[in-house]
Amino acid sequence: MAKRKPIPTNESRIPTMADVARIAGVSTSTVSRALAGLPPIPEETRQRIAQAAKEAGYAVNRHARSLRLKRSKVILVLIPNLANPNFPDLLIHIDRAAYDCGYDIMIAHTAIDPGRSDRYVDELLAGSIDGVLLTASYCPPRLLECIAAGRHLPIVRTLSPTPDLTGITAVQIDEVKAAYDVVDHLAKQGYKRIAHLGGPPKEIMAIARRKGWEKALADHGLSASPDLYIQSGFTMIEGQRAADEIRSRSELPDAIFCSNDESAYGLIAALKGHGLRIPQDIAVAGFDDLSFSAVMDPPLTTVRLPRRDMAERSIQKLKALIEDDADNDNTILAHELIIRASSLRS
Amino acid sequence: MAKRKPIPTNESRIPTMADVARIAGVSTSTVSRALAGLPPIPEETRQRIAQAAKEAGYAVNRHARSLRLKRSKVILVLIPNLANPNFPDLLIHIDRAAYDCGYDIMIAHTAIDPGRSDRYVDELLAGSIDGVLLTASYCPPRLLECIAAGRHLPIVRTLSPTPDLTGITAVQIDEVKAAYDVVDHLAKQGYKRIAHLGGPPKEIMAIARRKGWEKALADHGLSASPDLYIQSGFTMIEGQRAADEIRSRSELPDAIFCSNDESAYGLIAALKGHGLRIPQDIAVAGFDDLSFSAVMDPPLTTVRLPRRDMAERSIQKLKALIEDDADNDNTILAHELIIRASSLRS
DNA sequence: GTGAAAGCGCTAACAT
DNA sequence: ATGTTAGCGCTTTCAC
Repeated sequence: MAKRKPIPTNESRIPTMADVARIAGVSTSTVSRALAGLPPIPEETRQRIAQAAKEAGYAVNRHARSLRLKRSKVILVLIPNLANPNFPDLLIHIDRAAYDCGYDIMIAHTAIDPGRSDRYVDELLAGSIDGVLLTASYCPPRLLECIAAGRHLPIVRTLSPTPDLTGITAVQIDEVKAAYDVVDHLAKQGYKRIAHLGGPPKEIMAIARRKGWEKALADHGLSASPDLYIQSGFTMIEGQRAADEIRSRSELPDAIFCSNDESAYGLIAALKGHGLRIPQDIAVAGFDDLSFSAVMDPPLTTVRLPRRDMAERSIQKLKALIEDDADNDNTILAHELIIRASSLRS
Repeated sequence: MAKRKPIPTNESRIPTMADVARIAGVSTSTVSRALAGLPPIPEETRQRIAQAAKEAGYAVNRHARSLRLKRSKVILVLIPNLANPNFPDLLIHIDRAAYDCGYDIMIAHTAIDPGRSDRYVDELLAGSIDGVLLTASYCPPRLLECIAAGRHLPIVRTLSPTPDLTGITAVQIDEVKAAYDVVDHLAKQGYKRIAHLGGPPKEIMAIARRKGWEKALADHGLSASPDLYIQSGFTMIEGQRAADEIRSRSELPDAIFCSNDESAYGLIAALKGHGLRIPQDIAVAGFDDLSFSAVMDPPLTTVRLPRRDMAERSIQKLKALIEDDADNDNTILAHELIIRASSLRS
């Protein structure tokens, strides 16, 4: 025989629906329905219950609801690296779009410990979260297993280009084309020796951008000779380092297409440090259009990612996948070439 | 009489502990204990259960556990504005520190809709999350009510300076002193007309930094005449706008202390656009030490926030507040003045 | 229009 | 060393 406390009179208890029910003099089911705005409750009762809830300081417990509903209204966002402004800039819109659909977001930052992402896949598999939004090309191994096993999971990938992975809906831009556009612009400005600062060699994003560079050079009949490719990375530090390497070359390029804005920042800083003028001595272009690119000296030519669209479409797709199990084909969004002083022949 | 499904043979069900128990031929309590690594389970049984869990593709359901334990291991982080790199830069460390303590984080971005934060306070009040980390001086009204009502909640505030709010533990730097240090440095470089680009006038952070500026000027016997205070904001755009205003003044300042790095970026870009050289014509200093400040032209003198310490101490305090209900006094961390070319007399 | 009761998946007394 | 059982707070049939 369990001893039942007749009235739970603990002072600092968190109020539950039962408390509200007691105050309003109704049952918990009525409270639940009233608070959910379900039909067969007369306005008078609804009022009374709302009042009681307020009086009790009641708020619904997320876990009890999620357990019961088998749906949490939480989306997990996997972010490789918050230090790259691209991600927070995207996150702003993701957060907004998710909120507008009634979803909350949990974030998992994988920069330091990629293995960590596997733990979050479990959350999805256990039904603790409703869906996952990947913003990196990295895909947790455990997720790959599940997809390989034919399991259908609400996952959307955006920002980073997809490797040939079926089973994960993607929302992205045409990275190759975007890179092509930058180099095409440089070529049309009359630059002949257009170098490329390549990102991490195995990074799909970096590979795509390099491909665009090569393609544009070919189309303009320009050489993509090995000394025009400089291996670098996605950080300012690596951009700075690349500048030193370039300076050691016998012949300087007259333009450099950097695989992202951050490396362009580092490169430009270092080139200027060596007394070179941008764009008079060397033109530079980047990729991402971070907010600083507009105010730096000189303002940087770059590709603007449709971050807001990406975020909205991604969330919309994820929602559809969660709720209707639909909308699972890929989307390519338009990018925009932003031409600024760093690439203009004077 | 509830009809009990004898064996739940739905194909795509999410596996539960009961499934694992059935496979391993034990009860769910044994599974629970084994998976939690609790003592009285022999190694052999533990192995068998681990094997069964793997086979079933089992992962624990967060909501069921949280409901039962009345503890979610989730911390909510309130972030005013992700577009200000200060916040993602701090978030990196928050995320890391939380993860190391076994906490997950949910974020609530309040830039667009501040009222939204109230909804999240409910989560705390309902026991759906364990604690809240505020990274802004803005405090949700509902939270204020609760604190005023004497309710004790696990909340920590960091990054932004605290207004006179008792009941919320703070982890921060001495903003006034930090601003003082910057201006003191400028004065020691021999600058006489040291202007200040003020942030949003009602923002506590902006007020503190302005106070530091005034104090340092006074200590050096310099004037804080009204024409040396330029009302601006925390964004690049506002920094740019301020440059125009400065140019219209009859007498230019010889140094400008900006209330943050971002406005300094905008200011410098605009001043250079007007043909002024930094620091030869006007020295500039900022506040925050964003990563771009080191590579810009010229590199920017600024105050480095101890973001990592802030994050770690905040999480540590929050954890203590949640688990032991202790450690609720304020912490002041050391800042660091970073002197770079933008403020050096040549 | 409203209430009683079952049950979501888990953990922890309490039994054995 | 392991099983039985109650119950966390909620939603939702089903009955009235």
